[in-house]
Amino acid sequence: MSDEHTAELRRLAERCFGWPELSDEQVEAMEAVVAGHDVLAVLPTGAGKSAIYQVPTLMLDGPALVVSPLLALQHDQIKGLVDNEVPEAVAINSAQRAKEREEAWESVRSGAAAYLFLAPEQLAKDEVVADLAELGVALVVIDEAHCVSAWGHDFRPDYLRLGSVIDRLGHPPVVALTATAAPPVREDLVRRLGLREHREVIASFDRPNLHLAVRRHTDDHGKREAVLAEVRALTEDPATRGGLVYAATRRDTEFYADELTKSGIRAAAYHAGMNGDDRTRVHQAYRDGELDVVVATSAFGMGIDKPDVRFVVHASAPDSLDSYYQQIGRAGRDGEPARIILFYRPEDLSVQRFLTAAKAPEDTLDAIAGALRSHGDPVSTEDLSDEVDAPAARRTRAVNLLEQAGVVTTDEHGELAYTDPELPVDQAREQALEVAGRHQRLIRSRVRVLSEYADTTDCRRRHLLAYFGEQLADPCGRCDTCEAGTASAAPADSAEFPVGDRVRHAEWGGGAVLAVDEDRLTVLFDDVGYKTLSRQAVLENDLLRPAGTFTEA
DNA sequence: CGGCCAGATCGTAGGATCTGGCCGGTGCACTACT
Repeated sequence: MSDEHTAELRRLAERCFGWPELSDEQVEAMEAVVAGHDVLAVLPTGAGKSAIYQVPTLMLDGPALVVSPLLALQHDQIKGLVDNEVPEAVAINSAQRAKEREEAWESVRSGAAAYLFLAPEQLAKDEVVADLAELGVALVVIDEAHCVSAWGHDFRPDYLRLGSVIDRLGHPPVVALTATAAPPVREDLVRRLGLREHREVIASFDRPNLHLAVRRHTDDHGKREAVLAEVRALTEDPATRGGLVYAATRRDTEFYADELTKSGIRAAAYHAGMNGDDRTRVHQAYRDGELDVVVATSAFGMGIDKPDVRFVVHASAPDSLDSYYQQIGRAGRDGEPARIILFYRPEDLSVQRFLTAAKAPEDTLDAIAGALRSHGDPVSTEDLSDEVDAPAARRTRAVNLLEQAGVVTTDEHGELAYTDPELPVDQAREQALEVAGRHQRLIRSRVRVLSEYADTTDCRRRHLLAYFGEQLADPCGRCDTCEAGTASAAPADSAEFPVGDRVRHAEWGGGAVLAVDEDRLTVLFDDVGYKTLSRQAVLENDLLRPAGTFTEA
């Protein structure tokens, strides 16, 4: 990589942003961007991820398009940019008046603004994509890129259409940024976004200052009392004064917040059912140290960069280790010790199973497939929306499933077409449902992986890091299992099935080895999701073969 | 699936227990109405 570029990046970082030092990871990612590569950067929050696109943009010939999931997050980023000696930053979204929106476009066109923030839903509009293509976007940034994988498959399906949008913009360099992405999620991001010969900059997931623990419970009432007692004790101790409590339901956030308030703790609930003003108030009060504890659903988190969160307590289990890591990562950003406690009750997983059970949009699949098949010629998504009566997200989700099933394609103009006129609509629907079913099994298997984290007697940190593709040789000594003395010494290496290798199981089909424990193998199967197998059983019964050599009986 | 709540039942009077129905997370954008 050119030293000239590196020197220029450092000079711009200092002069325009006042950053005298850049980390090796930042420099590596920035250099790749300037050299025109696609980049996936997985760096902990606080590592200066935004700098990775903010600085190189100044060296490029055109604006950066920043795709960001929350309007509040966009607002914060824009506010952070105005104080610096850099071009303007603007956003375009539905909360603006027409005049404001036109002014934003104008400042990007004139070159006054170099950063344009959008939510993925804006890019569902052909007009917006056409305007951007005309502008000549020099860099596409996908901020909080794990949302592509976490939300794109159902909740916010426009995330899965970003790959097509990037193509229609002429595929300028793409930077995907996130703090949390296990290896299979990284693969999903790369595939969905269509990154080309990309560079990956992956920092360690280990956060040594976080002390990990799990408390097991069998009865609901006992667990609630234990959560309250724990949070009271943490809050009384000056060393662990303030923190977050995550609960599974809105009702639970209010229950815990009320009980803690009755104990004289400065606590408040936070969830998406509250009105905007109340949410802002809680957020600001917590940031300013006027609250010690926020009890929240998963709505609270992105954009919280309070450095001194001293504990994260989960009153109920979340839906996956991906979500769990994301949420506990909000503790101890200042590097000082913080306590991480999961209150685990197997029955609590039933809530997560319910919440993650997204029903496939069967009738919409029929409607979309039928409309596209009868057209024959490619159709714009906007024309299609006039013909199919369903909410936008449901339509988009159906299009995505049909596309993943290979029965619908998107062309270079963003228009959709039915690939095989001979294929009956009900078969197209069945193939799309098969794709949805496979994804559903993956999501379900992630809930199970979380219970394995709760059940393990091996080093808790080693178990967690293995999920994120990192091998920890020795027990960490800073988790409950290490302290209880049940964590084993270094895991034996699996010479038979190295991590990353493709394998085949007679019943479950093909998959990839993700982690090797002392006595267990974790494999992510293409069709059935995550499975954990006893190493002994695998060896004795010849359950896994290297991929390709197994012949179905 | 499991927790909660309202209403019913029990069987003799103030509350205990059962039953059926309902609800449960994340945000954008857009529309209709003040």
